[in-house]
Amino acid sequence: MDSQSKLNQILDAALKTFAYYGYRQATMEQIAGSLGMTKGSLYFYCSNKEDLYNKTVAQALLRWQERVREAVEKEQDIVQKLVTLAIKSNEYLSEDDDLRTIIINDPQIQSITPAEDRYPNIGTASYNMIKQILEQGAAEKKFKMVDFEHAAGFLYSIHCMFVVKTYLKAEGQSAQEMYRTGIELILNGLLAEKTPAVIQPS
Amino acid sequence: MDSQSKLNQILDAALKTFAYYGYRQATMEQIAGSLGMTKGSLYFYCSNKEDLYNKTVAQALLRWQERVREAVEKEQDIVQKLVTLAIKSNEYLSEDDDLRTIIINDPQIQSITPAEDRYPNIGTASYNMIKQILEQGAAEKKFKMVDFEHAAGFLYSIHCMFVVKTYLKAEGQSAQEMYRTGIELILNGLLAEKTPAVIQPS
Amino acid sequence: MDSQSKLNQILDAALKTFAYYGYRQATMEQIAGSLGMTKGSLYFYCSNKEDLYNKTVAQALLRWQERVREAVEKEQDIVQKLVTLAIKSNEYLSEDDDLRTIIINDPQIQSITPAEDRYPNIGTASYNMIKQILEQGAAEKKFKMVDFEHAAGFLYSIHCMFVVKTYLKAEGQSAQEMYRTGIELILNGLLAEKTPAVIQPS
Amino acid sequence: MDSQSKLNQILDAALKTFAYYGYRQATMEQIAGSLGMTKGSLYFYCSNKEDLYNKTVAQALLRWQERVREAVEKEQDIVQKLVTLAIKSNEYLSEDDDLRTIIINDPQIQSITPAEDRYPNIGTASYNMIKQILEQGAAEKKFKMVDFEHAAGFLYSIHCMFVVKTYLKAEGQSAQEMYRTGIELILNGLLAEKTPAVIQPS
DNA sequence: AATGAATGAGTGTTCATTCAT
DNA sequence: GATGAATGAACACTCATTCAT
Repeated sequence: MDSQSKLNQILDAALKTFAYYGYRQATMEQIAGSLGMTKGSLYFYCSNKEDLYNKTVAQALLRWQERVREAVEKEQDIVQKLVTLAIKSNEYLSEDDDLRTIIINDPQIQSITPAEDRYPNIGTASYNMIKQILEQGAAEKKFKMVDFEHAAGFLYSIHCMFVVKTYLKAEGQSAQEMYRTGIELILNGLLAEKTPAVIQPS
Repeated sequence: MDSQSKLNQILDAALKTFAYYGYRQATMEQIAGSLGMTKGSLYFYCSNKEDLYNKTVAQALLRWQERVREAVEKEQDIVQKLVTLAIKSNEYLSEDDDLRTIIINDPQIQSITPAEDRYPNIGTASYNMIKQILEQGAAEKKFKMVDFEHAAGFLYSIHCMFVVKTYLKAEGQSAQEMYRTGIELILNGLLAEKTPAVIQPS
Repeated sequence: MDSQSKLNQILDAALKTFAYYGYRQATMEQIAGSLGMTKGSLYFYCSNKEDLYNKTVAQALLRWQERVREAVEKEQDIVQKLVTLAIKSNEYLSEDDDLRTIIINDPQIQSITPAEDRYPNIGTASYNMIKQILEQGAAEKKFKMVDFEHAAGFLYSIHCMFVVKTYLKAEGQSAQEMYRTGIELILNGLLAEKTPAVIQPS
Repeated sequence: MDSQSKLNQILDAALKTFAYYGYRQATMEQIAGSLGMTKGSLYFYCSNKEDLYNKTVAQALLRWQERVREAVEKEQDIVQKLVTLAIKSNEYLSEDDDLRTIIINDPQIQSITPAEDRYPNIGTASYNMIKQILEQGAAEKKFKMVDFEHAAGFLYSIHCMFVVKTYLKAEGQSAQEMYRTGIELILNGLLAEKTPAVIQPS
């Protein structure tokens, strides 16, 4: 097995341990033990506990993004791509128990303003995914011409806000419904022609 | 100031620290420091960190119960007393950020079965509050005669389940609405005459 | 040096410190310091102070047993083996100052009934050594046929009692003499033929 | 009750606690608790734990001395006074379990040379008691004229040595017998006329 | 790459001591 | 005289981190 896939294995194990015990309560020995390693060996793959935590969270955030990207790519229609991006981004956390638990215990992971963002590349990638869809939609004349950067930033901020409302403020399903409604409104505002978008309940 | 009110002060400060840092990350020195004391002095009021935590949580749970009791006592009508008990019990946590945070991080505090209950007297007191209302309602011929103990146990279990759904499973407002609907059903089942109860949205 | 011999080194140092300062007064830092280690490192070899103490005492008790066994093995005659076992078991403590001091300060180490024995394997091993000698002696027709288990238990109990009398109750040499006399009586009772045993003063 | 007798009560309780737990393990709170006091109050009667320990031991040593003095005073004959002084001094410790335990755990209490003596007045008083008897015996022409100071110092040293042999080195009864024999020898050396002294076994 | 061993900073806990009341 | 409360130094124990092999 190459070093990279070994690292991935480690990050998977670390995610479970951090989710179950929290950052402080989790020990390097527990994580190493769950992998059949000794704690000294972990330091070959990370420089310290905080670094391991950050790598772990980053991997989980990337997986989140990847799942969204896959779902988006399955869609043909650019409008449906945007809808899927919005919905899947929000729903994903309800499936990933470990990541959700970690975010609940460390809410700053999910920061709205990129300035405070501890995982800036990940936020940026999401932002770029949105921007590309907007640009492509505009190129296809499906979307109005807007300031793509401002619009993408706006949509990303809304996404973050509703993750917080849904999972941290415990507003749950009603927040998700509010999110869908809001996305619908924005989508209608975006569409070049007045064929209103409809989001199918999942 | 007497020793009791000093203890209350300590528990207030400990609640904030435990909520903010979590049990493990919170140190006795932090808690003492936020009170202008030294950590050694804390041990005059508790026997160890876990004991301090339990006392802290117990006080917060009692405050929850007290707020419910006050709201119930303001109501004249026995039916409204039961409605208020149910609604206020569920809503309170959305106001008490510290206790909510603690319960999210330590869900077993809110245990449904009394057997695992770490704060048994508190659960019992809630159960008794419900039972008394049922008995008084029956005495006033407002409620049907039922097995008061079973009914009180049933209502208390439902309360616990919906606290979990609302705040821990992050189902939020929709869980609260489900709870209200359910309480309405149960209330209608309880009422001696078929004048259906209506819960006003808060 | 392997880990085992390092542990033995640690137990040797700990024995001296525990003997000199007593269990409570001895600190992990003193023990570590006398070995040129830091106290944290000690915890690699023991799980806590009490465990270190028990390991230390157990090693010292085993050394006692080993010395007795060596002395016994040097003897050819089975009768002299039993005599040597009895005498050497009792005398050894007067040579091992550290262990004697520890037993004086913690008399329960030397418990007569195996039930309360904190080092049960060690007591059992002594008991077995006695029993084997009795059995061999009987096989050689030197000793009478007796219930070997009862007889071994009886002799082990007497040994314990006289350790207490000699070193704990401070009856010293007179207790040792009483012990020798008693052993002589028992031995005469054991011998198949009536050639009375004589114990040479050491 | 006056302050003095309250102090005596405290020292009695402290003796038991120190004997049972040892100096370090005994806490001021235990001692206070066994008297129905709080630990703060103890500091009215002593300046710190070590001072309390010293006062406690001093009282016990004085009681030892007192018992010896009483026994001596009951004797009419000056020779018997000296014999009684010697024997009773040595035997007393076998009766006073608490003091014996404390001396075993803290052997320096019983120091032979007055220079290291932590309780100098007590050693001096014993020395003086011996000297007075020697002087009176000489005045009565029962004892030879000797250098009373040297002789008293010699006898006191021998007494100390045999306390150590009897109770600390665990030589027990045989040491006591050796002591009696030695005392007899010395006494014969002291007696003016050659009527050999005989010590009755107690 | 991996590990056994060592380290030291951090934290919970105890307890002698102090002091205002 | 007595006490409740506070203090701080001391100590057991944990664990992230380092490093020689």
